[in-house]
Amino acid sequence: MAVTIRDVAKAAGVSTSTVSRALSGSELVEPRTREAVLRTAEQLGYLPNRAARGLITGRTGNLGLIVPDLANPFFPDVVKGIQARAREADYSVFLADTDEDPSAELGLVRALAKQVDGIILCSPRMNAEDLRTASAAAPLVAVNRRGSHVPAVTIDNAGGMRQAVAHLAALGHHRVGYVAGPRSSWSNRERVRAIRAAAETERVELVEVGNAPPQFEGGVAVADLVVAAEVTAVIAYNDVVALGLLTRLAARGIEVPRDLSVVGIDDIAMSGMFSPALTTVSIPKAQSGRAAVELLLQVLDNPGGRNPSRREIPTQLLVRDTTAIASTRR
Amino acid sequence: MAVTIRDVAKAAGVSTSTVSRALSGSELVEPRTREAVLRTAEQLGYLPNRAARGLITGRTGNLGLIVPDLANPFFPDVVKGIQARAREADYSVFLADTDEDPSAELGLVRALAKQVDGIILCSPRMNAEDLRTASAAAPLVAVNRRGSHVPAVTIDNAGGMRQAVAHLAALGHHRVGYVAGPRSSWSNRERVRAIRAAAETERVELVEVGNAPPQFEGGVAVADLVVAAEVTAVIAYNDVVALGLLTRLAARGIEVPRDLSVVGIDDIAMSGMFSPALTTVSIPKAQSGRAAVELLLQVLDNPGGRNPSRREIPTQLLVRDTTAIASTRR
DNA sequence: CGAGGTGATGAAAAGGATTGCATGAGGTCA
DNA sequence: TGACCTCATGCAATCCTTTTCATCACCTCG
Repeated sequence: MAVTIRDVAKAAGVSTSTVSRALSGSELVEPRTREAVLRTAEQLGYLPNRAARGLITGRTGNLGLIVPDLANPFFPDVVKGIQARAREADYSVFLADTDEDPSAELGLVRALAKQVDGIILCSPRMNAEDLRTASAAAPLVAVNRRGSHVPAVTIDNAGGMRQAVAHLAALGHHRVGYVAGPRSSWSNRERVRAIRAAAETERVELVEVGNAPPQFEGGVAVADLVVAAEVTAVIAYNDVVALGLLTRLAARGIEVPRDLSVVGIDDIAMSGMFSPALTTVSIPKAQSGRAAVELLLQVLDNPGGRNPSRREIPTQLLVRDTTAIASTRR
Repeated sequence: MAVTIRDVAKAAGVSTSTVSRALSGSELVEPRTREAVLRTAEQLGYLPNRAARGLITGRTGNLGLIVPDLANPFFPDVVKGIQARAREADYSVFLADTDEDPSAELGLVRALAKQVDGIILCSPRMNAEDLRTASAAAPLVAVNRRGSHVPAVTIDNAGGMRQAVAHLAALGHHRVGYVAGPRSSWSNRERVRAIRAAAETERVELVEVGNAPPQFEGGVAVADLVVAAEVTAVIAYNDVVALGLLTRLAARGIEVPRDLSVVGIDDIAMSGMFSPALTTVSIPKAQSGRAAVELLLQVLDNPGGRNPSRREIPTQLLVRDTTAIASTRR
């Protein structure tokens, strides 16, 4: 079978304790001995058995990652950031996808809890109580969501919305729409709040339009409502919705940005590929992912510590081709 | 701490052996006892310790999954299929992304090998020898790649290419281009071969254009070569490349499909969202993922069995708006 | 020179689940 | 009624690593 620590010990002429210590970099082993052990381990191709280690240390070396929908291009980038940072810290990542089903989230947390040292919950839709329950089941960091005692990585929604609304106001838009996302989404609630505040500051009239499922089809479906709302500009819950919107608008012969300005949120890769290229509030996705891992590692290293730390990632308006001077036609 | 099998045994008034047997569904336990044990376990909220189980069984209950680039919308769908099927079989999935770096693949396989029961390698770019090495390190199934002794899930490239070329030929195209993907890609080599064969059958002249990185930018970059090749239709290595192509063609004022027909491969979600909607060879991505897991489970259940089984998933041409009658202008 | 200290090492327990083997009760058949 | 068999159950070993505690040698200082 596989080579164990005992094989190494025998080959090196020491005890398993010494091998273990040498391998884990303990100070309590003579340099010469350590080196001999390491050399032997190398020669024999020794690889520690994670199960055995986990059994005694109670740590798995694994992290859990739960996302609502991997098919939404926003998440793969976040996942990549998480992956990369986790690998640096020598953790492996379990990935699970809830298929946009909030009721699946808690179950997945429970299922994962025993197999990981900590969990990263991306854009969770579960209610506050479930979130508390979840964070009791395992060390946990939320991304794009705040909870009372849950460490969280969020983005600067307020700043992003302020930039977006100011941009539109500066272009002469007085009546702006917001295509809302799912009601259960914390990000959506944040964005609504931020947009309202920004609209007030900028003296822009705000019209909230529908609740779109955060998918392309949601944008398609809500487009006619946007038109009916008689706004000259619209901000969408996210880029995917904005692209759906764009598609339906084009089909109805409404030209963007001449007749209507559109702003997305996320800056997914394909938003720049569409024509016209989407003006959007850019989120550093990989950075969010890395930050989440860092927060989680911090929590793991300091288990008792009652520090629901938070990290907020800045956002940046990216002006591209879907926003222009307000048309006077309407 | 956590409730163990001993707690359950004590509470149910039986031995740990009986609990273990009851839980694992062994026949050697009286129905009444089994039920009592199950009820007790349920009440106590018992969850088996995977590390302990793994230590003795040698199994981890985990699968490894390696993809070249999660940001390519093709892969999330495959991953979702794999996820779903793995969960049904009570396996968890480790995800790793190589960032399109073939030299990282083998290292990841090695790193993962000790922590999983088997590995699924999506569209591996590693050479044949490394693939053999990899498959020696752990039970392994390849997706979109064949190797001499490696179980594999592939798609019917030949059938898809035949449909695509026949479709173009029927529209009167006599000179068709193929935008090649990475040379190291098995899929690309397969597609080249299949297209050549189909072109011969359909009496269509085939022009192979460039080698594009399998990304949007690759399509953008190769567009001018396509124009210079003076073809009336072009098939791209995949949808992402096709969309890049489309974007650059539009920028150059070349109208699709009037001036040039374009066919993609993959049927990623956004290919239908672009305008014009992309004609493409559809691949059942989730189904490929599920099939890969099934093949892997089969290998795991039958360790000695020298059966490098294979599964081929059918493909289907999806005619949308980027193909039309060949223009006579050229 | 002896007591106490230091530092390297080894022995052994612990961690939780599985499983081969032993046990004992109950049943069957002669 | 006794020998034998079957079947449910329990006992105990095992998987591999970490870690506590004990040990032993050697050094230092009084």
